[in-house]
Amino acid sequence: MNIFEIYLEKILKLIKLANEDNLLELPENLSGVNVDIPPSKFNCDMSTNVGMVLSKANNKPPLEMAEMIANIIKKNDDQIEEIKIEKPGFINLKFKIVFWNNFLKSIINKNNYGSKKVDNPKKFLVEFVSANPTGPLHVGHCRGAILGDVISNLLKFNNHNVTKEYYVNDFGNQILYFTKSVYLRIREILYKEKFPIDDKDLYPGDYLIDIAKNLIDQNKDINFNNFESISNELTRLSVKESLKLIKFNLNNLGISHDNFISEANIVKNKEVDEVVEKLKKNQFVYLGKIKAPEGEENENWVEREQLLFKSTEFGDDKDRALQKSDQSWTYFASDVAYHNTKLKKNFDILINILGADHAGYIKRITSAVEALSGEKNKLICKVGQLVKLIKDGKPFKMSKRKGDYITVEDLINEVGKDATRFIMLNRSNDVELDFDFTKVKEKSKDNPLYYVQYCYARISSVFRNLNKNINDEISIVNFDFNYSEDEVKIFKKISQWPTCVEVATDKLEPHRIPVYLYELSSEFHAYWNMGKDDKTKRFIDQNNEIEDSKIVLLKIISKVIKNGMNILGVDTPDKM
RNA sequence: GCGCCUGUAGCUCAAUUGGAUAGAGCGCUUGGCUACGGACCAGGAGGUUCUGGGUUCAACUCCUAGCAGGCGCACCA
Repeated sequence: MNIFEIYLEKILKLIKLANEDNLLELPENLSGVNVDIPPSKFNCDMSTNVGMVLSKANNKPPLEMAEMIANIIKKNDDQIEEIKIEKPGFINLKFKIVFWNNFLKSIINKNNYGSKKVDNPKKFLVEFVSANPTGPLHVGHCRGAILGDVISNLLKFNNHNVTKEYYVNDFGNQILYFTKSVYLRIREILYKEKFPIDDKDLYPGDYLIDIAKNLIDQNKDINFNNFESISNELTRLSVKESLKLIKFNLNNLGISHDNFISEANIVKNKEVDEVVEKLKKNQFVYLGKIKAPEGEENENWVEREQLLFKSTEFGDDKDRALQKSDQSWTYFASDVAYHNTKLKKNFDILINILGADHAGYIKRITSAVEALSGEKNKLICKVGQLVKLIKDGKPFKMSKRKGDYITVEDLINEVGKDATRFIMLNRSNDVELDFDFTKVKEKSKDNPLYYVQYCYARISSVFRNLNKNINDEISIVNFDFNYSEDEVKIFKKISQWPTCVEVATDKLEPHRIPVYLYELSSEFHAYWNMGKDDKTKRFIDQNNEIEDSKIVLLKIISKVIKNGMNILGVDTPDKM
């Protein structure tokens, strides 16, 4: 139920009919015609540019063209109160109240108002977080985690099929150092050998001590004397422990994945060999050398002959190595294999959420997916830009050395899940984000979360005072209310919700949702305050009764807020 | 040197995927609580949308050449 789409269809139909009657000419394509939300100052409900788009083909000035089409529209719609032509050639429509009553009637008991009916739902795979399993998540991981979760929610809200996946990098050097660190912590506990805290390759964090303790307690039968003999088993156990921490953190954030895919398994199952063979067959792989980047000093650069993937054929600046000099696979190679397994599962679209520091990786992995699938936009990568932490008005930097990491657990304990999610989502993922601890905790207008939640809480309080349940269906037969301009203003905002959801989904830009919810809340708070001077704007009268028209108004707003907040994964408390 | 992201009010950011006189919050300033929840609202000041070209009925938006900031640029992950 997107009234703008419906009206666009109506207009297109009318001009096509007019064309058949030889009243006007049509341009080659009509895709430029749209029905828009007019700027508020024009005091109308919808506007269309159809006059301007058709002016050329008809050799008439836009204003004249608009005038002509406006007459056609007016003749064919008895719900129009006023139709006006504005300067460059816009046609502005204002509807009678019956139009809005019909609109309200059509959405009042819909549970998924705003979701788009898609004829053929698609299968999406969203890969996000995928942080190395070497410890708990920290604040830096949050943005991408929340972004991926909400993008998944948006797709689901629009009836698509979504699988959420976490790629576990439980293979390679980092994991080896991680396992070694756990081992040394174990020896520290068992044999009082001091942990070499200055070794830069090792992981110094205190959480490793806990992992070590757990492993000692749970594995009485293991002899921790010889690293070589137990390293495989120890890796498995250590990764399992840190995944426990990660899942706990994700749970803190209200996030759950459908699958955790192990890199080690992909390598073990010869998926990498398979995918490299496939690429070889299609001539995307060759033996060659990579040149050192220019402008950067590289005394240590050594040119080596190695197995390369021709990512330059897809726009990358250099070809990428698949094999290390010791013949083992690179991270990239196993990631290509991982993506090949995604393709084998027949997803329509793959989405990866990455952090800003991995943006340089996008070209090569999209190249690989294109080479494997033959499709250009099979894989879409979204980047969450950096989050700048601010505490007491000052930038706060985390340091691995000092161990002053802010973990997700700390964050949630301090500011809560809802505030974290809402604030991180309130900005476009492409801009850097200031995350100010003091402001995020503030319960005021400075904090958009509470502004929106307060809106819902106020509506709830009205229902509470009336002894009604906000979740009950509304059964009103007669939708002929005489709403005022101030109320219609809110309906106009409500009518824009489907467009907001659609754009947010198509562009994978969740920030549009909180921005919209804030605006809607603002309209509501403004209306609420009108009730102070104007009793007709109050919801409950002296006899503790409420008119049906007001119930409808409240119900619709609360539903949109609730739907929106559900997409964001943020609660809407009845009381605050 | 190359790639990606960003540049909009004093500050932090929006702008319906090319629309009309570019909008919010903070800050500044003037007002509003005997009140369905003041965690709120109404008004005012504040702009050459980084710069120069181009595309068209129309450009913050697209193209192009620059400038500035961020991130990245090995067989790490």
